[in-house]
Amino acid sequence: MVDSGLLRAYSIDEKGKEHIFLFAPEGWIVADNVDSETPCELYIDALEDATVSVFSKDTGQDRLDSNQILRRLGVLQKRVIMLMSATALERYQHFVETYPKITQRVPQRMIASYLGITPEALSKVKSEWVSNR
Amino acid sequence: MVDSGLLRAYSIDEKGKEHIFLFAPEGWIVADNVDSETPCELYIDALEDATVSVFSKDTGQDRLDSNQILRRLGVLQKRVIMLMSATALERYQHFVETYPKITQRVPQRMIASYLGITPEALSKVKSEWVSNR
DNA sequence: TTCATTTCTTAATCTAGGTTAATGCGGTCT
DNA sequence: AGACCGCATTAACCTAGATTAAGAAATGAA
Repeated sequence: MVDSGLLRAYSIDEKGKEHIFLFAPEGWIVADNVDSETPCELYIDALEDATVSVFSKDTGQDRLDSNQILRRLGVLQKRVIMLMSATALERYQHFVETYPKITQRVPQRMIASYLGITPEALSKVKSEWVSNR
Repeated sequence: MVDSGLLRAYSIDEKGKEHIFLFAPEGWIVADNVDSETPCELYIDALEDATVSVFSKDTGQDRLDSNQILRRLGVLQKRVIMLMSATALERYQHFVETYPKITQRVPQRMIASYLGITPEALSKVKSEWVSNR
């Protein structure tokens, strides 16, 4: 659980490229691999100086409330549907509307990475967005 | 919770296209919108005659164990990462390896929909796969 | 301040996958 | 049987976004 600052969790594919799985600002939970067994797929680091609370598997099990988990499921569901059905522009607009704070706090290339596109494509998308209003 | 048969959950985007979010064979849980408030985004129907157990919000809360939920989180995480970083061929191979049973039970076009590609693209991908071995 | 390094943007070209359309194939009606 | 219909496949073309490369603009260290 992030108390302050901003973390990111990302994977690295076999071509060596990073893909940001999530941004975790204050109040968010970061956890790969809660059930263990399988190896982690995510790397985690801090984009801003951060303080976090770590819950051990048993003592903390009931501390992370199930609403938090269910909300996360909903976010992931939306993310999958967006990746399958929306264009880069639509995904960017959705991101900015949903996480306006984060948009200010992280570099463009990381937003691009979160959206599943290149920084170059994000630049293009932003300029066509501006010109459309 | 699906006792027998096979369900699918899918969304319909603003262009009217279906996108299969998950297949739910025996033992799987299907649930959109567990915390309510926001409207459902998923449609659910049966691909095979099915029997299901429905848990009400309060009586069933503790019945669906948290391991099931955590496993689902892991699956979704993998799905997001695949959609961001893998080609159609890689996603298809991963699907076939992970869900060989389901591959036999549903039509190609639905697998394509699950993978986020068109049936035509899946045909192409399958033929190039065969020719590569 | 200057130099170096990283980030962002723009533009030219390339490609994976989408779109459209034609063909074939296995049901399932009457 | 023949007509119909949904599904899969193939092929020709098209487009969103990737790749490559080159400059701007920021950031930061000495």
